[in-house]
Amino acid sequence: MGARAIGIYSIFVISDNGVVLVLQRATHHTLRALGAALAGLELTAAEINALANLADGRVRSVSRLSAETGTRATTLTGVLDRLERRGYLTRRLDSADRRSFLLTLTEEGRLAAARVRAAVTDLERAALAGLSADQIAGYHAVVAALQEVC
Amino acid sequence: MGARAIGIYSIFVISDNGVVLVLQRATHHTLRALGAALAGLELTAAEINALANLADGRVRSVSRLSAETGTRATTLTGVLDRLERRGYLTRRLDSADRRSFLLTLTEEGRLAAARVRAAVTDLERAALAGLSADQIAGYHAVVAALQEVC
DNA sequence: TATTGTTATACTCTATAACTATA
DNA sequence: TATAGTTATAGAGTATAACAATA
Repeated sequence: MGARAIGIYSIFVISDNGVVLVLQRATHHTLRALGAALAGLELTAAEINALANLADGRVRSVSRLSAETGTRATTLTGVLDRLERRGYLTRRLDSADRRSFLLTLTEEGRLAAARVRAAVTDLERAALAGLSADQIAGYHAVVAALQEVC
Repeated sequence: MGARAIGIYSIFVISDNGVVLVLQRATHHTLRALGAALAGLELTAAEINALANLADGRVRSVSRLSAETGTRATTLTGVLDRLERRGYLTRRLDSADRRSFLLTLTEEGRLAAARVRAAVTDLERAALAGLSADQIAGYHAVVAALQEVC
């Protein structure tokens, strides 16, 4: 946020660095940090993202996970293939809608997901330590607003 | 942010959905929205990100752009190759440090970058319309904090 | 007819390491 | 010795379109 003098005019700009550009940058950095923190698990960014969302233990369809992660279903197919091959999750037909698969973490998958979750919350705790609840609420409001117009 | 009752205990969680997970999701969505808005230019996400940062017209080194976009230098090489082949930018040796290249947009590159910038600010304007300066400041504080610990 | 999820294809992104040239 | 940037390689992410099964 800021006002900048240009000649005799003063124009108001949304942000000196835009909310979108810093979003991309922060995403790149956090993905790399999480990958490093979880180096022992040999997970890619998309796998970490999927596991972090699955970590709550709730059973979901692929399309649901797709919406939560922001990853396309075509991409998720490959990600889920790898997680399934690794024994981290199972796909079983949803008897209520037999076009759909229900994703369930295995015991081993729950352990891995818990470690992912821990790494994520560690990072969040460290980052947000000095910030106020209002600032964090503002963050969520902006991100939600970006989501809505996309 | 929220408190959740688990049995007789009430635990405080940093966020119901974590700042990191929503960051990933929002990034996926904005990248897709920008790609669609700029469909005529046939640009990939990394190319859009690079052009959006170069749009201010400042001359930069590859490492500088790498820091700004959050993209690795090895990835940027390919991105810059394509932008250069397209006639959007030039690489020339920095006479002050002859290991380094200075990236400069061509006239055509400036036009493309301006369109990228416009798409980004359009999206930001639409998203941030109903939000307060404090909320946006909170967003920037959180993103900056994430950056610092990564 | 529309939706869920997979497959196929082609291209881009990413990590890692090795390399050249310069500092 | 360290740094800037490129190259090489292999694997992962992405868009698009086509497809089967189901709704």
